[in-house]
Amino acid sequence: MSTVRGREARDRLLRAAAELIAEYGWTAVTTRMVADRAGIGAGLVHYHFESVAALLAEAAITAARGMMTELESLLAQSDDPLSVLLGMLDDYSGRDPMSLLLVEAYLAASRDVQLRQELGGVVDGCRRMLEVRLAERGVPDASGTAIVLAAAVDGLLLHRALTGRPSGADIASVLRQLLPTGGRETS
Amino acid sequence: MSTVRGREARDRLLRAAAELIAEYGWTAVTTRMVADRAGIGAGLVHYHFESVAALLAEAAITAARGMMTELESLLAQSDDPLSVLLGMLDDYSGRDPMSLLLVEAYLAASRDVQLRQELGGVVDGCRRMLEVRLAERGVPDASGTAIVLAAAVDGLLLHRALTGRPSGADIASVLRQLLPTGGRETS
DNA sequence: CCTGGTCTTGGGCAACTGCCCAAAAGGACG
DNA sequence: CGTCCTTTTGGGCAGTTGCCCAAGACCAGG
Repeated sequence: MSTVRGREARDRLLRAAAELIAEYGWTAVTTRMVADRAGIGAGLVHYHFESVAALLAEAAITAARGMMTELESLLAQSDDPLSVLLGMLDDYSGRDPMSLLLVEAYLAASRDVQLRQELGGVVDGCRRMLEVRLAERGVPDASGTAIVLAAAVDGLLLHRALTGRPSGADIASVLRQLLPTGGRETS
Repeated sequence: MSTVRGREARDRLLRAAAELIAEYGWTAVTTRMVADRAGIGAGLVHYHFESVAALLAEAAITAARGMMTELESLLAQSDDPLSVLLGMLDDYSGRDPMSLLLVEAYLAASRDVQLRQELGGVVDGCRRMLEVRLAERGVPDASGTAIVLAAAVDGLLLHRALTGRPSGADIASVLRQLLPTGGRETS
């Protein structure tokens, strides 16, 4: 029932899985690949995880929850939710490991009910955090606006991965129209 | 150099590949899978296509160009580009074969330069068509607005695949704010 | 009929797959 | 020291992979 020794190997497997999903694609990640990247014997994967699918799912949902936590903390530090989103947009190119991992997870979720529910919960959580901040600023349809903004971030990342455009600055003024209150208010 | 006989088998392979990418994921589609679905001997795949990757890429880019053509024709029939996009949104659930195929292709493009260029061209084409229609209606930043709207459609589909929400009607009023000219003008 | 091209088949190959399992290593306790 | 439990290893299994290739089917023009 000890934890210290095995815990480290388990964590290394999760990190390796996250990297490899982004590099080669969800269904292309294999037992030996992950073990190799983690610097660990191949048999160990099935000691720590029920199956490769379970390992991938845990790696993905962990990353997704981490992103939600980061969004939460950034939203708490700023009074302008839109500039927070635009800032996050500029932190990711759409072809970085985190973006690719999340989109791979979205797709895998279409074939795995449990993963879909857990990722759906994360998306819903992000929407709700955004909705609260928007409502504070007097945005009329805070719920609908939060849904659109959350989706726009993911969609823009997806398209930027293909075309290289746009940067956050390119579309700031367009998205600003969704917050009828106008620019940031220094109450 | 005859075409009629082999052309039919080639087309069946492309259709089968498109189906299977959506069902099992890009990297999970195998030679024998495609041949089976197409009702064809396994060896034929490598007679008609240089590799499995080439078959998948051609199937994906064909589907993407088809979507662009459909968008073009719908935009030509309406004077309200936004309602065209909302209508297309309601035609796809995010978990239908076409949506999944396109997102799989987006991801595969991050690992294949040529596919990325071709898909990037399609996205750019959609943006431009949208931009023209928006400019006609007097939208100030037609280019930026087109970029945001195109990305929002894909992002909303992605999120709806996970959460079931929203429908086009739920967010129509939010997106309408991006067209400052207001509702449709019956000039 | 035959000839020559375009198609199509099914089997073969080395490499790889997920998962299993006997064996052993590690380390805390007595 | 031995004991017990967790962790780790590497090899083994049956099944699958992409691609190749000899062989034959199909179908024109002669």
